[in-house]
Amino acid sequence: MNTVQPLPLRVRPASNEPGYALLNRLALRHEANSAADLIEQIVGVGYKWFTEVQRGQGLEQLARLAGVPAADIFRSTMRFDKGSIFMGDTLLADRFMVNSIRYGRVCPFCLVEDMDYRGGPDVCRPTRRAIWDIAPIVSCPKHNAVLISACDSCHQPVGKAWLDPRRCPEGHLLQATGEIVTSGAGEQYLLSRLECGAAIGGEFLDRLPVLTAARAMIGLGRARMHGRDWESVDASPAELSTALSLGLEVLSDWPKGVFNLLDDLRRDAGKGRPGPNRLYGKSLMRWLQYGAGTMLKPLHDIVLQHYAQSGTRTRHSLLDQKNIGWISLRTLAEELQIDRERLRSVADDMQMALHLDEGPPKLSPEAAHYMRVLFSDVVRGRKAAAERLGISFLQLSHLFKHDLVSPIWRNSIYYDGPTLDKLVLQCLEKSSRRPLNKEGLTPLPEVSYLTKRSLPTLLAAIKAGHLAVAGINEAAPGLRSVLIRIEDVRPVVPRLPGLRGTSVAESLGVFVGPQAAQLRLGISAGVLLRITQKGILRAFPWNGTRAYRNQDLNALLNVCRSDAVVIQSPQPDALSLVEIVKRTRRAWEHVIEALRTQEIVPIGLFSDRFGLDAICISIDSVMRLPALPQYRRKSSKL
DNA sequence: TAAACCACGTTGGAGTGTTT
DNA sequence: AAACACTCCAACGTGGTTTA
Repeated sequence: MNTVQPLPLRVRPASNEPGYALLNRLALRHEANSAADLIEQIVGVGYKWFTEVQRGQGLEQLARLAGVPAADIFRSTMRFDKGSIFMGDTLLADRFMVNSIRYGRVCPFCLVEDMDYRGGPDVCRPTRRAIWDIAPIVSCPKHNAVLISACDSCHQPVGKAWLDPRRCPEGHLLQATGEIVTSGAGEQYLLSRLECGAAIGGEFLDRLPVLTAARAMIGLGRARMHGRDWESVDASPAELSTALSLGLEVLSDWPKGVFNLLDDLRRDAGKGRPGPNRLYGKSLMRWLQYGAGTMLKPLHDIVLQHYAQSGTRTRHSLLDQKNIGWISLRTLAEELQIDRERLRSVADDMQMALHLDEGPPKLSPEAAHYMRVLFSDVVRGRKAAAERLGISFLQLSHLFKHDLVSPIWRNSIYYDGPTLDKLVLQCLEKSSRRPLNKEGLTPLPEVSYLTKRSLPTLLAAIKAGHLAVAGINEAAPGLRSVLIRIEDVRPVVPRLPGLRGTSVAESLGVFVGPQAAQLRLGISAGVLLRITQKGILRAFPWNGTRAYRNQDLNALLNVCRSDAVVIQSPQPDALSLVEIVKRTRRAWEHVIEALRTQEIVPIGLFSDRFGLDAICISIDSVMRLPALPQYRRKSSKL
């Protein structure tokens, strides 16, 4: 990767072109199917690099490939660096903002002009502009046209990987919408921030990263446009552009502009308890608490100040930072339509923190979210689906692989709660359906981890009636309510190879795999195999691999150790049992047998070794044993 | 949300060395 | 040359976390 050579064909560099776009044009010039192909075939490095360039990494190598100064590419490429977003040296955002990177957009007029005015081969003429990727900028400043974000015919979002920015992969030419939007003062402000860092937006905006400033402008601008309920109004490109400008107007006069806006909002407040939601509208309050507003502490403070001036006193999470979002059991029980006692017992079982200090018992926002997930009809997202089932995120993905769980629609993020529960009910059907004493029983997801059986395997065994459900814990969510007796699992469900967590299995006194046995005995895999084949240690067939019983391992160790004492220093003419067998080429079965009959006796135990490797034996005593026939000649030297 | 990352144990094949 | 003993290592499957 450090030795990339310039590509044979060049493309004419364009100013303000992002790195990935340059790579696309290089791919076009070399008649590759995609930029990734170009990288793969001509440069010979993996596909991964293409996505890195999209994120603004590996730009030096790209510059060397293209024969263009690295600084030019650097200046016009969006770069993701440790959670922050940069363009050149300009900080765009100090946190990751998914909306600012998702798609590429294009101005069709600019692309047409490129065909007429730029040089080089036709295919390479249209170039993307860096500012098209800045989400809050919705129009082309040159043509006053809305940037196109999707193909008009097939509705595919414009992709950054499209080689030709003028056409979608189906071949449709991207059409201008005809909607004319004059770049307003807001967009101009953002552009000037991007291009020369000029500060004309007032002390508040100019200090913010560009994208964060844009969010603040859009939020307050929309409040200025639509009043108290701006969240419910659709945000069209034209509206966003206007909102940016209005937001600039409000925020450039810091903090008076914000005060004026809040005054205006308050004027429309109806009658009722004058909390912040009523005074300023729910939209603004929600935005401040959960959305972009969380990054805007000064704005937050201004609203607090304004609210304090109004002279009203209500409890609102905006004002009362302590216990934000804590919700009482009673409220939650009413909301979820379930019994309060049941809620309490589930909370106890899950060891959720209950807030009991003042007032009625309350749950933290996280716990409340968990409860909502647990008892709602529609579950949003995989993580929530996993919570509902009481299993880990990864265990859920295994259920996906086995088609045991699926969203409501293909590729949807919504899951039907009752359908998820059906999976649990199918398991519980197999039990006596009576809550039992929980002693000695383990929730199903933990059984999966402890016994190293995958969850789908266990579910299949339960459904087929091979594995008995020993009890039900009604207070636990999802599959955690299914209780299993661990000893029942071993004889019924074969162990999966390659699962970690051996030490846990060991502590349970069940079988261990070869690796754990090696560790215990302090020997290599090969030696273990050998003493198994010679019948010194009994191995049990287990899903195609060997497994060993802990008691057998201990018995073997006890035989060999006899009553040897621990020694600290190395002994002359004495080595560990493993080394001796290796160097004297004696058969393991002979040595072990000799130890068993006390024909040879250990000198002691090395304190810093394990198992058979710790047993210290004098070489001479072993040399008296017969050597393996095939090694007779060699071993005579020792 | 998906993919990348890390951690870990198991497996099986490549490679090395020895004897028959 | 074939058989055997042994070591080393990459690939794989799993669980969990982080990142884009």
